[in-house]
Amino acid sequence: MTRRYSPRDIEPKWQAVWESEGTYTTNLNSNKPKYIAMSMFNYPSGSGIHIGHAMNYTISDVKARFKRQQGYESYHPVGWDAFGLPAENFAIKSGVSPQQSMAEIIPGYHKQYKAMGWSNDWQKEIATHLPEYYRWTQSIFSQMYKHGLAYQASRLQWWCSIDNTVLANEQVIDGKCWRHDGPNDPLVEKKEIKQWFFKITEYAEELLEAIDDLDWTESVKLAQKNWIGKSQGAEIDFQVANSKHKITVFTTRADTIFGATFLVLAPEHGLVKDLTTKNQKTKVNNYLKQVATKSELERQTAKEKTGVFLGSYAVNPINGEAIPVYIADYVLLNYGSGAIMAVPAHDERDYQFAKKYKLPIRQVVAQYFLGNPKEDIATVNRQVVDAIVRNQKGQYLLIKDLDGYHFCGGGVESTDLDNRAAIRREVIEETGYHDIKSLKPVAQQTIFYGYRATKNRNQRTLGQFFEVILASDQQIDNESNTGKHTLHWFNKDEVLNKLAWDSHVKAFEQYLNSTSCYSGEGLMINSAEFDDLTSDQAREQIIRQLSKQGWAREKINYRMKDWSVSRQRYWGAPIPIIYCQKCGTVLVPDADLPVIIPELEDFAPSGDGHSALARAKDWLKVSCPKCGGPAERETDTLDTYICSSWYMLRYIDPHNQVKIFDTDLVNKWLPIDFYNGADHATAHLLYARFITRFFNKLGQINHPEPFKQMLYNGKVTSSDGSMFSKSKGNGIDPLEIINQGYGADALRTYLMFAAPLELSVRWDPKGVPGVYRFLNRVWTLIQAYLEQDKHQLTDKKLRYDILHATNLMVDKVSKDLNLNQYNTAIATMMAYLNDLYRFKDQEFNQGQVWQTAFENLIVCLAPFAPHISEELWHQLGHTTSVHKDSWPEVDKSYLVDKTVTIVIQVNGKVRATLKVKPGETESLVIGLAKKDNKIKEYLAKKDIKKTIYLPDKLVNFVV
RNA sequence: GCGGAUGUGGUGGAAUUGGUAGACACGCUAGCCUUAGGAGCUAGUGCCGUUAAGGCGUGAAGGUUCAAGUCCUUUCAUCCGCACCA
Repeated sequence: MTRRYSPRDIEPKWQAVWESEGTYTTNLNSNKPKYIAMSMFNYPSGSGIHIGHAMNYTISDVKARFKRQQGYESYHPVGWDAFGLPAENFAIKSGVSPQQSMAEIIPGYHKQYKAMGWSNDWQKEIATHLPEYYRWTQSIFSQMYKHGLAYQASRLQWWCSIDNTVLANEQVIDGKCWRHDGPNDPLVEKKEIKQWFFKITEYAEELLEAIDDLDWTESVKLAQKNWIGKSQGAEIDFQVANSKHKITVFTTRADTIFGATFLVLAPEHGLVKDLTTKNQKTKVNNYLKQVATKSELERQTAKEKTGVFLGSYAVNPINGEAIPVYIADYVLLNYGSGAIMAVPAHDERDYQFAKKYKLPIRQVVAQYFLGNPKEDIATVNRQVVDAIVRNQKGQYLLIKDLDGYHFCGGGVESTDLDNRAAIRREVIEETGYHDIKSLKPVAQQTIFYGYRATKNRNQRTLGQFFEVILASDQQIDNESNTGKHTLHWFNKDEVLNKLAWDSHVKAFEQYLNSTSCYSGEGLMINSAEFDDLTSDQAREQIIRQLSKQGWAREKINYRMKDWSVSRQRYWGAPIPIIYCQKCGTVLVPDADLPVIIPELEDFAPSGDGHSALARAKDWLKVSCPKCGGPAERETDTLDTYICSSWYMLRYIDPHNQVKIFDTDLVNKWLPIDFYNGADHATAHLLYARFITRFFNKLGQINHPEPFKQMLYNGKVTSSDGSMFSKSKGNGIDPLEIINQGYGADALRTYLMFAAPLELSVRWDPKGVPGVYRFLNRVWTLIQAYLEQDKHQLTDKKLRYDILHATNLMVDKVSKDLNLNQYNTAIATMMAYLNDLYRFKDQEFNQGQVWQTAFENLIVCLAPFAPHISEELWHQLGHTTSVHKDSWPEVDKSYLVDKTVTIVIQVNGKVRATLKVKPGETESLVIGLAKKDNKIKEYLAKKDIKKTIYLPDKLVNFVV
């Protein structure tokens, strides 16, 4: 009677054995090569693990197991990110302290983690809410403070009105709190609050530079680059006319300074009051009021630019021109200097503003088109005018000549009064249409550089387009009558297809879109001595010249802001600061750490912007560590992101009572070899990099980066593609799947098989049963094997075929595991199992070859399905665990194919295949191919023009 | 708006350097078997074509090539990130 596959029996059995034998306990001082794989920190909530956890932690578990089997000292750590709002909010509601609820919740997680078969080292478990941990979180604050990287400032900050706390920029998602981003949740507000910051901006440059070398999912690297948001430019000072004030603007386009026709300040800018003239005072105050009532989001999504003139003028340092100063809410106080020079010709936002308030628009960069200039031929500058002529039917007039279709127009002659006169003359000369209703310049000037055969010279042509609207089709004698060119009317849509010249296409597009704003690079015009330079040359030279005169400085700006770390909440690590009436702000001495969170009855924030800690009078009142006088503790706690920004370091030395961690141990184990998660592309990962770099600078870690490889895996979504959520109640409980009898092995293997790890997985209720079937087939086949007679294989060919398939499988699975392609690794094992079922029908016995085949399968399966693998491994006669040092070497001699399939194509289409030994000669293979019956038909009565031959692969006859 | 990614059967997804498209599963169809189960086994399954011969097929349209899912150009759709960043 064969045994049946019963996960219910074998899974708990092996979990108990592993625990009692310490199979997954890591020796941090081992001489073996180290490997550490982990997934992002878990926040323990009352509802236990969900399917997303099952996904995340299985990914790193498979990696850790694979490496452990390969002989590495592999470490798969475990811990709890236990501080945070859900536990506190629960405490406010129920009166159960967070300390107590964590003590109840975490043991439940232990059971669930073990039921999933994750190979965690429980002896090194950590939890951030325990004083032995948060003591060191507090010490990070102290270190930051001592090194001038922690400072206190009163600043406008995002404020969540549900949690009554400030938020870091990284915790605001689509204008809402990261914990309250549902459709009915309120937008975050801005509040001015005195709070603590970490100077992460001081590390902006190195955090940015190091990104390129990281072996991380590209989208995360990109998100971090965008988040840091470096932009290189200059600060330029504009003297305010008749005033001692200067306005400093930040710009990345100093080259466009001749096109600056006004300045704009953010409404909150410090100079607004001083620069407002008496006449404008009422208007300005009204505008300021109006801005104040708008929410941040309203401001950002406003379709129309609004603003108001302050009455003052500023002097452009490049040319002494006085230009008006405006305030407008499209300029943000907290980026750059909170003020801009507006160049409406080359910035979309400035353009909209200028249009609305009828401010001048001056083009200074011309789009540049390069034709085919001839070398060693003189270049002549020309001004050309072209006309987009429209008749009353809305048709457009094109000229056709040797060059193809283009608008009419020509060079400006010395006899022309101006460009307008020139275009009028050209239109009449070339087309004879003289009844012109209106004529106005449109689109921006462009520069075309190239050879003109008719004049035998290179021309640098500055082109201006005009819209010419005809009042009637009255026509006089013109050049088209001489046969020089022909005239054609087209509809709007046809024109773009007909036009032969790029510069005309661009101009017509601009004309149709009625934008005259070009923000790219080009050649300088209207810029005095900088004319004719390219815009990037001009940018450099203008900054250099203004710098010499003291009006400008090169400047790099980052979008990223300093990290706000104060939270007005109870359930977090208290900030180790004391306020003394005499000494001011005093750091709690290291010897007095940790500052323990006092036990309270009521956890609600005090409502005045302070946490519940403000009511713990006994705790609050302390004597000053410096002078011994009366003092009070800081009542804010640290952002929980600080706890999770250094936990990977504590994993290496979790029980150290003396130091935050042992430097030698951390140097040995860092960087984390493999890290994965489906969230926190910017916030957590940036913070962890920042803190690691900080310790690196202090000389406490010799690696600047914490995570060597980072995989940003997909999420598990419901079968319709939407997110699982508690509110919908459509979640999948991993334990329920296990307890239904499918077991953790089938669940784990399904999750890893369903899709590439980077993609999100749609939950398929048939998926786990499908994989269960596979495991069951493995089980059944091995039970059958164990009942066979004990003797060796006699069939030589079968012997090779089995070992060939086995080694190919191990080779592929090893490669796929290294490349994180788990889904194809599992597919390879399934295909191999199908092969074994076929081989079984030829000859089946308990000999060495079959034993090898099954052992290799079990070893490869073990990272995914650890329980069934361990059970079968022992049934195959082993007495030690499959999960250590078991990974086989591939025998390369068995990877060779005994026959290869040659594809025979005629004209690139597959018509037949041919089986030959590898390494056959070209002539023999082509000879065989020509003899193939089917191929004969295709080649009959045809000349073979060409034969393509690829050794051991393909023959293609071209006829 | 900007940036990025992805489009392959009924479904999830395979496919080194361009070289047999659809591996492996799910589902479906037919049959077998039985201690009737959430089973197991066998065969089939891209589309059109009665079988066959053949033709068509990787979001769409062009192109390069003996040969294109893969390279180039244009375009459409979906998802993600940032979003007035000067």
